[in-house]
Amino acid sequence: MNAEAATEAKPRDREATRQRLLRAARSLFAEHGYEQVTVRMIAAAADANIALVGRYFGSKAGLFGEVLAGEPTVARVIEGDPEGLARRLGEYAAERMYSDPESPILRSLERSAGDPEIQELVRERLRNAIIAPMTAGLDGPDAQARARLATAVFLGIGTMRRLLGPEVPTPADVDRITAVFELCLRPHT
Amino acid sequence: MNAEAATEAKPRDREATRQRLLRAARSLFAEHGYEQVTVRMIAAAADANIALVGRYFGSKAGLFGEVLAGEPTVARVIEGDPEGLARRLGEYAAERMYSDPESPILRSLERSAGDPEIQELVRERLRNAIIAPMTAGLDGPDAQARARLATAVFLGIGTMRRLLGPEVPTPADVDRITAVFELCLRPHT
DNA sequence: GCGGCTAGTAAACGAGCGTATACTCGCCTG
DNA sequence: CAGGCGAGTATACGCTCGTTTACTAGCCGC
Repeated sequence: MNAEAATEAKPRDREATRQRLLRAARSLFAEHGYEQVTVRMIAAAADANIALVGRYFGSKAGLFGEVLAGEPTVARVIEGDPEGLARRLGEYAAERMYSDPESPILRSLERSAGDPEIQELVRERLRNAIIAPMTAGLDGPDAQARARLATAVFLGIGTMRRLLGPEVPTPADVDRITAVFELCLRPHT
Repeated sequence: MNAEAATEAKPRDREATRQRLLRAARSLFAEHGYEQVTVRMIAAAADANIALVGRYFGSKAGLFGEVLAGEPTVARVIEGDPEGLARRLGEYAAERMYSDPESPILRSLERSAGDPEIQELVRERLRNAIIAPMTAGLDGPDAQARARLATAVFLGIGTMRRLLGPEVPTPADVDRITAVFELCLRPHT
C-alpha cells in the first residue's frame, strides 16, 4: 500500500527508466525552466536514482538537450500552410496565455539562459525549429526578420503569462493577437 | 601604482559606497539578470566588501528591489502623449534590438524569475511602472489587456535580442514594429 | 588628544548544486 | 545451479552561493 507503483510497474528496465527520466525532465523543465530544476527533482519525479541522470544522459545539460531534441510541440503550429499560420499562432498564443494543459517545452526557452552551453542549445533550437521553418513559409528578402519578430511576439506572450499569470482570453483577444501575427508576417507595408 | 583609485577616491563614505554598490548592481543586473549575478561580482565591481551588500541592503533581493525602484528608464517612453506611444515603443524596441548603449533594467525583467520573492518584485514593477501607466493612456474596457499585449511584444523583442544577438534594424523594421504596437494598442478592430 | 561610534574587512558557515564513485542486487546465460 | 554483467543505489566530493560573525581601523566630538 506504500508508494511502490507510482504510475506503472518498475522492473529493471534501462529503457523504461530512461524514458521516465526524460518525461519527468520534460515536464519539470517546461514548468520551471532549466535553472530552477535540479537533477534531484527530476530523479524524484521519475522515481529513479540521481546518478542515473549522469549515467544515461551524461549531464543535466545533456538531458536538457535530449528533451529539446525530442520536442515536436511547435512544429504542428508552425508547419502547414503559411496562409493560416498567423491564425494558428494567435490561437496557440492565446490559449497559452490562458492555460497550459499540455506543457510545451517552448515555455522554458525564454527563461533558460544562464549556462552558456544551455543558451547555445536554446538558440539552436529556436533557430532550427521555429524561425527556420517559419521563414521557409514566407516570401521576400526580409522573411527572416519577419519570422524573428513573430517569434519575439510569441515568446513575449509566454513571458507575460508566466510573470503575471494566465488571463482568460476573449475571442477578441484571439483576433487581435492573430492580427498582430499577420502584421508581423506580412511581406511589406 | 597598484589598483587603488579605480574610478574615484574611496574615503570612508557610507553613502558613496552605497551608491557604488547600487550602480554596479544596476549595471550587472541589467546585463546578466538577477540569477546570474552574484553578490561577489557586485562587490568586486563596486570595489567594496561583500558583507556591505548585506549591511546596506539587507540581502541580494533587497538590493535588486532598490535597483528596480530607482529605475526611471521606461517611464520616459511610456508616459507622454498616447498618440505617439506606439512610435516611441517601436523606436525603443528596435533600437534595443540593435544595440543597448545605456543598459535598461527592463532587460533583466524577463530573465529574473527564479526566487519567488524576486518574481514578486518583477511582477509589481511590471504592473506599476509599465502596464499601469500604459493603460492610463488608453480608452476602452479592454485597455489593460491591450497594454498587456503591447508589453508582451516589448518583452519578447528583448528576449529575442538577448537570445539571438542584436540585428541591425532597418527603417522598415522600425515601421513594422511601430505598426505592431499600434495594432496592439488600438481600441477595437 | 583620545574614546567611542561606525565604515570597512576577512573569514567562515551552512545549504544546495551537479557530478563521480563504490557498492548491491536481480536477472539471464551457459 | 553458478557466474557475471549491468541496472539501480547510497553516499560523498568539490564547488559556489548568500549570509553572518568577529574583528580592524578611521573620523569626530569632547
